[in-house]
Amino acid sequence: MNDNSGDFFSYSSSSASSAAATSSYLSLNMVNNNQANYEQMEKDSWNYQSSRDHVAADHVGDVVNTASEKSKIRKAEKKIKKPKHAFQTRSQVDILDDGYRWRKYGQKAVKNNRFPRNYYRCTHQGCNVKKQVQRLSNDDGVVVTTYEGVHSHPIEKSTDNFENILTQMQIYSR
DNA sequence: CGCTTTTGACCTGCGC
DNA sequence: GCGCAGGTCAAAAGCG
Repeated sequence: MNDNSGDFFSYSSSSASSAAATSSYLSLNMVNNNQANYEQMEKDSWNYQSSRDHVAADHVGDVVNTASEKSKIRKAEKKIKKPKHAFQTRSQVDILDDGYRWRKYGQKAVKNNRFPRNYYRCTHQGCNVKKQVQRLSNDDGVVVTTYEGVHSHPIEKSTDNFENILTQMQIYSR
């Protein structure tokens, strides 16, 4: 597990104690000073966020029943570029607990990949942040988690440390 | 009982 | 228009 702790994501943390993180699941938590770092990572996205809110505001109070209404909204939202951030994580498990609560809403087989991709949505009301989790087929020790959108609410859980996992992460920002 | 997960169907964009 | 691939929906099943 420590074999690559150095060359991944240079998260400037004081304690890179590692150790844990070999068990059945990894805990990834963004609190306190870590929160600041996370927001720094999300810096590029704030422009998008405001324009996205604008679109959403058009539909505040609307009762959306019909399929055509739904698709109209979906189309409008699709026009707006949403921030996407992919984390590549070296891990045997693909359930990375980042402190938010997610509900799985889909799973798809990906081409040229024997592993499926999983789709999750943030369960917080009004927060439609999505993420998708995918495992590399050529290197099944690597999990790619792609976040889409920015959480509009504080973190929900506060468990243990963020550093352990973050020191092993590599960021691809786009 | 109220969530979450599963899973096939459906929708949409894109290349041909 | 057709087929494919990626993304989402939603009913049913599962679980604490």
